[in-house]
Amino acid sequence: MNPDLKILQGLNNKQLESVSLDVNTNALILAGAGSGKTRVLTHRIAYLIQEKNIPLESILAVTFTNKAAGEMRDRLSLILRRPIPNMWVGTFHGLAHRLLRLHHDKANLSAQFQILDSQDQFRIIKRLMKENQVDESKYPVKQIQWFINSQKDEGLRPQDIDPGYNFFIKKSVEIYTLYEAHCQRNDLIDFAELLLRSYELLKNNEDLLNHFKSRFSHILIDEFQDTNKIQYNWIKQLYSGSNHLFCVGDDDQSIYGWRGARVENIQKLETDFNPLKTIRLEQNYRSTGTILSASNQLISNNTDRLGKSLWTDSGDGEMIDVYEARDEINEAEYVTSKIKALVSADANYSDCAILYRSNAQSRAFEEVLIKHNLPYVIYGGLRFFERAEIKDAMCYLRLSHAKNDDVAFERIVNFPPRGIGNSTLQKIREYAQQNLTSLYIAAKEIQPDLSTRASNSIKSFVEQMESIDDAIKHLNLSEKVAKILTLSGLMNYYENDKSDKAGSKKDNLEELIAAAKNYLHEDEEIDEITGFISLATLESSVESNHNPQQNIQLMTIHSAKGLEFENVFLVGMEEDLFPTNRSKEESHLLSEERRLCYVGMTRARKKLTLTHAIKRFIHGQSIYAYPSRFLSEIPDQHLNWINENQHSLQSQFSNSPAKSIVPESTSQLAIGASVRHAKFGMGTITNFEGSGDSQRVQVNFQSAGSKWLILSYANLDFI
DNA sequence: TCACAAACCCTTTTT
DNA sequence: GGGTTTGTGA
Repeated sequence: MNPDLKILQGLNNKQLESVSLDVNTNALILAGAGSGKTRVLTHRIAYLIQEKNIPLESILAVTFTNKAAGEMRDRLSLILRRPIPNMWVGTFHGLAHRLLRLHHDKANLSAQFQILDSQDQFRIIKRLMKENQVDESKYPVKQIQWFINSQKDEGLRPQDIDPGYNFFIKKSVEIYTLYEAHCQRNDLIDFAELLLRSYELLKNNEDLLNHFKSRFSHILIDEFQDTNKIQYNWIKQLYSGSNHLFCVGDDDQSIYGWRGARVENIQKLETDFNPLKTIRLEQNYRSTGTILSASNQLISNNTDRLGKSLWTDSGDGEMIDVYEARDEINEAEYVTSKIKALVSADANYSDCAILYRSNAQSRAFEEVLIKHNLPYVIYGGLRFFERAEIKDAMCYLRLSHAKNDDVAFERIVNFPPRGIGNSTLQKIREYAQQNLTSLYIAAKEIQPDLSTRASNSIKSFVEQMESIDDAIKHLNLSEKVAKILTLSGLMNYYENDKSDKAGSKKDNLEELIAAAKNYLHEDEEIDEITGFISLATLESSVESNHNPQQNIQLMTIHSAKGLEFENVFLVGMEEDLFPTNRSKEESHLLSEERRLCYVGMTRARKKLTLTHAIKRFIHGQSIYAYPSRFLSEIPDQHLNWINENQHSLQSQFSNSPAKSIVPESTSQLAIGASVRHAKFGMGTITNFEGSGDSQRVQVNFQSAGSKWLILSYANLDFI
């Protein structure tokens, strides 16, 4: 080890040890929040290349987000002082995609295969269910979609699943089978399929697998705690025993278990990649001692951790403020007033973040911030390429590029509206199915046989597409997009769209032209348009570089992961909201909520404020709630309870109209009691909770399954 | 076929 | 409460 090396400068002991580990080691770096994990990962790669002469092509680096992959690329080419266009750095999905494009024939796909995003996937499943007379009220499309995706995440095909006597699973597997056949017929790949298909590709092609096994001498993975089963197997498959693995992760920051991420994968490393060197990065460069100590205490309530304790040498800093609000408006008023004070004491708006458990909580903050005329930006919601107007435009591009793109055809054949309704579309679908052709060709061929009105509409649609093809033939990508926007009538449609008062949809369309202009086509394996279309699906957000960052930041805790702010307001610290009511029964869900709280707290550099409301409006109902258990898990010595003297609980309740908290019907509420519901029929009460207007019961209905109902709305007959 | 009203849902969401 | 989807009547 030579600490004089430039790459190793400025690293602490543990970081240094990690970066300069022997080339022939498998390693797990347990990197706590704010301990410099990205730094370690990029410097490790640079170290391998520059100091150990590992060729660029021999390195595979995997991240979860495009943002992380992009940052790693940028940092690497900066350290190495050269561009790294063909290096295998990317997301699991991005790399799987690359693999499939390179070897599409062996993966049983055409060169033009399309990627489905979750909206496209939803529509297809819904249509398949309708065509096969599956009752949507019994089998919600969302749940079927979730089922299919989680099976794929587990690496399971329909034939691998044993439904037993479970009707729901049985039906789900049937739909999975139909869906799989549909996708295969139409050359479609969803997100989960990218991973599963590329896994199978390697599994079934030994030569190919061996090639990559010996090619990638070093495999590096970021955020390892977020890997799911198929991702883990994907990595394991590429491991030959003579190549080397370098994983960075933090079991305490695993917050995507609900999407199939498995923390246990970190523990499994030890057996599957033996011998494994584990290094803990525990020195934190972000937060104050108080914030770290409070976070450490909170997370220590979780069992089954690998164990880690963050420390800092930068002093204790301020206490953590805890504010008890009357309701969500009062909560927002408090946070707003604090931000105002911070800003007048020289903070920037962008140094302040409001973090919440669920998106719905942003509303009250938005209202109050607008009232006080403070600048803010809300993250989350639909991302750029998921917006309806952008998808419309992309589908014109897709259909123009490939006439057999049925997903694109379905979306735009009658948008902007041109008189092609469901009945006409159904005829086109049937014709296409019988003649094994695409919808576009079917529409063209069937057109003379339709009613005059429908016939004319189809004719003008086909003519429109042909004129688009003609007009854009010799244009570059962004000119193509611009031309499509006008010729399709989309631009005109959104210009006159009265529901879009701010004109943001039109702005977004113009932004799309800019995105096309900025698109850098690097991959020589595919053409430019295919590359752009894939990017739009795989990378659904777009860099908004012209955003003057002088805004208060509002987002969910999930989306705050990986970020940091000077001042963090962690709001809505209430039982049933955070932790959510659904997590309370199962300890592994509760642990994940606690980790989420830990992630939220450790986002703060200097000042952390926690707030909770006594009463809150949720789904049109006033709900009373106790302070979150997480507040009581933080030692009191770190907490500064702002208003325990100002608003006592008594004064709150004496002000509000004396609402009976105990409903009259409580006596009938007993687990096991039989009830009848107007729609769901007969059922048995299996659980109940809450009080007053918000009291809810869980009923297991004989035909409709188990449901949570709000008692005051459900109109149950007790029998 | 379309436009509007009623009905429905409702944690988190890297790809 | 609010955003989206479904159903109905012109």
